[in-house]
Amino acid sequence: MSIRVFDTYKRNKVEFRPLSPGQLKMYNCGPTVHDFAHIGNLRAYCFADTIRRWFENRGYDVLQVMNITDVDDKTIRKSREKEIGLGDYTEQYRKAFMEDLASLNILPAHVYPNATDHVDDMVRIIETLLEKGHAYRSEDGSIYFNVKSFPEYGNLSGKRIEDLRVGERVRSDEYESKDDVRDFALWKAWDEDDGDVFWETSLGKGRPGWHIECSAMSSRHLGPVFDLHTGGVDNIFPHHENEIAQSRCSLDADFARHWMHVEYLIVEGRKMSKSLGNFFTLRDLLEQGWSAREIRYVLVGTHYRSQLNFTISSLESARQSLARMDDFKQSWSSWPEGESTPEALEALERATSTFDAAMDDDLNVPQALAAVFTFIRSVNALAVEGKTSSQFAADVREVWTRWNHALGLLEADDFATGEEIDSEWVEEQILERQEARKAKDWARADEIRDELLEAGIQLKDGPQGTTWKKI
RNA sequence: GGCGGCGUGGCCAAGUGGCUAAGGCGAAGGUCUGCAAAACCUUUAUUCGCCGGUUCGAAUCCGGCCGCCGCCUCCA
Repeated sequence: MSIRVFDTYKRNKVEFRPLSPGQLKMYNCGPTVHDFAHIGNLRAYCFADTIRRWFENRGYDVLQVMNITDVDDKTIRKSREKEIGLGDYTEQYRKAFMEDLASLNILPAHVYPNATDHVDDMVRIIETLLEKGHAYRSEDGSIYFNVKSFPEYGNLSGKRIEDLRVGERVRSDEYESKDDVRDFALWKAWDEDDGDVFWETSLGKGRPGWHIECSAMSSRHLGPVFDLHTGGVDNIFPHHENEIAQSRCSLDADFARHWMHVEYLIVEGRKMSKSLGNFFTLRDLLEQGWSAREIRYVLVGTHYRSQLNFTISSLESARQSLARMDDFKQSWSSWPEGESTPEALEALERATSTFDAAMDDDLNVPQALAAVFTFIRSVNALAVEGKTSSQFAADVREVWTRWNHALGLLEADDFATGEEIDSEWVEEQILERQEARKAKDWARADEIRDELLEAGIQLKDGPQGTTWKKI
């Protein structure tokens, strides 16, 4: 029973080996709170959540830290444009982010550290790097990391320093003060574009560079060595490469033992961008009438290392798939009193072992879902033959709960809906319709059926009577 | 220019050397029903972009070609 993961650093699936057996210390690259999260961002957080959930399922004691970047070029620029203080500006998006996570049934991380609360830690790391000769101060007072001082630079991303395309995307005049264009900023000296955003520190008046916060916050909350670091593939270079350089050089420690990265999300086959009009935040989709549960289904339904093509039809498909799960769950109560049959237990055994093997093998959620659906189909077939029972319903419920903890999808109740339905009224309507049907008053019976449908209630007439569900 | 990924049925999506190529959606047929709907069951890829090669055996490995995509300084 071991978990295998694809480790970006080793470029291979490896057996996950925690520092302390049974413990997962994980750092997830979180959001820069300059705007609402879009579904591409949210895929990354669903991914982190899936890791957390599966390790818990396997009995790990998980300590999860996800940073909040609340100071960087964008947050400063946008808050100044809006003439709002940086803290007030980022706070609204931090709050929105937390709401999004909750809607998507993402378990809260144990710590959400803010970059701005860790400037002292960053300063200490930078001081150490200066002392050790890995960093230098430029003419304007900014401090840069000297990439050439770290021979392993490029190992994570597979890039060699010499190959980097110098000056392609960056106007070199912005970097006149750097010794080498590939060096990256640890500390940015204050300039007037920063307005009132600065810290007076031993390094001078200024603010941290982008990468240093993660080095500071991970070691502060998880220690210099921890088990797993995650992020989007776009973080591999330069962000995580730079983090490794900073952390290893300053802490004299290995830093993260494993690295996992989630692939990009595209929309309707194209890169998501505002100009193409295919840019979605969670809020956009909720407004269009999709549920957070449906969105989560789509986000976790493609293996995390594959590009995910997010489409409206995939949401429709998710809606139907989830309904199938819910219908299955609802069927348990109709199974007759009795013991579990051997056939039923065998189906359950097969499903759990397939599910576990899939998740243990680099978190193969699509395969785990397939195991769930195969199970549903075979049990439905057994139910037709009368081979399901109340005892089996209890057996299934137990496994279902465990599966739900892993996937966060199986229970509709986990997703707050807000709307309550007056079930007493629905029952009354159903009774009245039964009377009408007995009297063969089909017009009245159909009228009631239509009214309920109008109210979002779908009736299901079966041999055992009429049941209903919300649609 | 450098590095990397992908191309599987109408759509989505697993599988990366060997039992019948998972699963979901859709579609078709059936059961049920006053009619429906819903639900459930059954069926739905001799084939994995194309062409060669390696192998007893390839969707899976190798080479070439075609198409799509990502990264190469602040984007998950």
